[in-house]
Amino acid sequence: MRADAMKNYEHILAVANVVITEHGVDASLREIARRAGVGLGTLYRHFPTREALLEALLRASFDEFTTKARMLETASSPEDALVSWLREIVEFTSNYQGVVDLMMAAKEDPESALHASCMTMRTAGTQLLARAQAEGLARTDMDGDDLFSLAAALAWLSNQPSSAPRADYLFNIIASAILTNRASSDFGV
Amino acid sequence: MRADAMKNYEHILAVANVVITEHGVDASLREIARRAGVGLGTLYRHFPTREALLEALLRASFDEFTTKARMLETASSPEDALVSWLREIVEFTSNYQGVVDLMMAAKEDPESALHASCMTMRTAGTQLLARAQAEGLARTDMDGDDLFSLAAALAWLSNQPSSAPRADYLFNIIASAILTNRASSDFGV
DNA sequence: ACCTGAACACCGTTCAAGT
DNA sequence: ACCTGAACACCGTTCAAGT
Repeated sequence: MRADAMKNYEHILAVANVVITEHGVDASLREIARRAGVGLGTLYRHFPTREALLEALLRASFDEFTTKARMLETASSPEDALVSWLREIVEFTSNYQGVVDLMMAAKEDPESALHASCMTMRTAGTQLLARAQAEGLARTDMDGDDLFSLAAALAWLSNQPSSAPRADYLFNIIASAILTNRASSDFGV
Repeated sequence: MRADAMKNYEHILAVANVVITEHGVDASLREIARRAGVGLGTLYRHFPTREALLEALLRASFDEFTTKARMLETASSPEDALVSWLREIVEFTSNYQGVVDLMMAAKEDPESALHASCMTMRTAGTQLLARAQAEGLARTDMDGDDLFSLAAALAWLSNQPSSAPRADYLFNIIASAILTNRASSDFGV
């Protein structure tokens, strides 16, 4: 990449971080370009889709997740590790309004620029879950996708102003449900 | 209301139901007016906000909830009543993509046209919860708002393509958590 | 009283023209 | 190679002008 292009790339990313933190993941791309002082085409050249921009923006955070999960795997009890990891996700998503919906969609869409990051995240969670399950500390009828879904639901709830005041409590309810060693189907469907 | 206006009102509503079922609650109002064959101003005259349109569209469904909840209160066991009510909500919201987010926001905003309906819904749920709690069948540290939040989370999850295949299972996990008579704080915060 | 559609201020996305 | 910004096709919302 040419030096001037590189500079634009980095600057757009820095501005995008500010704007998206302010207005959420649906923030106007025009405003990002405007505030960055570049043409709209320049933004599109570097980030052909909104998801590509977000991917570049969140890559570091996603990498941290993986690192953190590996650390938790050896440093904490299986229960604490799982709970800490869930908390990380909730806290992270709270910085980028609407990112949970995007991640849920990206997980299902291999074409999405965010797909790989979501899969990595799922893998990390799956390992923490498996360890807890092996020690009889977590539901054995649950898989990594289920954990991802519940984490997303938790993150979604925490980001709703309506339920935010009770976020810790609701977190607790769902975390308890995961960490209860319970057989499947408590209620018929 | 004049007869011609009444006709427009009803027709817009009928078309809106189709379009919103197709494209979700963020559907283009322009398209609704276009398909209804009325001017954009006519739509705005009858429904000054998107939420006013949705309120008119969903009023009947919300009323059904109240009726249903009252019936469940006497016809079913406290547990079955609560679970059935939750299922109703999940099924209802699945018809209008994005309505859960709107309801969560409306619950917090007394100015929203959907506010009253959300409160009514919360009240109905609160009663079903109270009955279960009185018989020691549901968490006693939970209130009507918490139930509403968990119902919303469940509805949100069920409407995500990514988690939809496991919707019944995830429903079960959360419903179990509600119906477990458990003391508060299983995990420190 | 009610309806219409142009007008305004925004979008996302593409692409010819410039350097 | 890279950048720019006009152009296009959409929005939501308002409101003067019509019936």
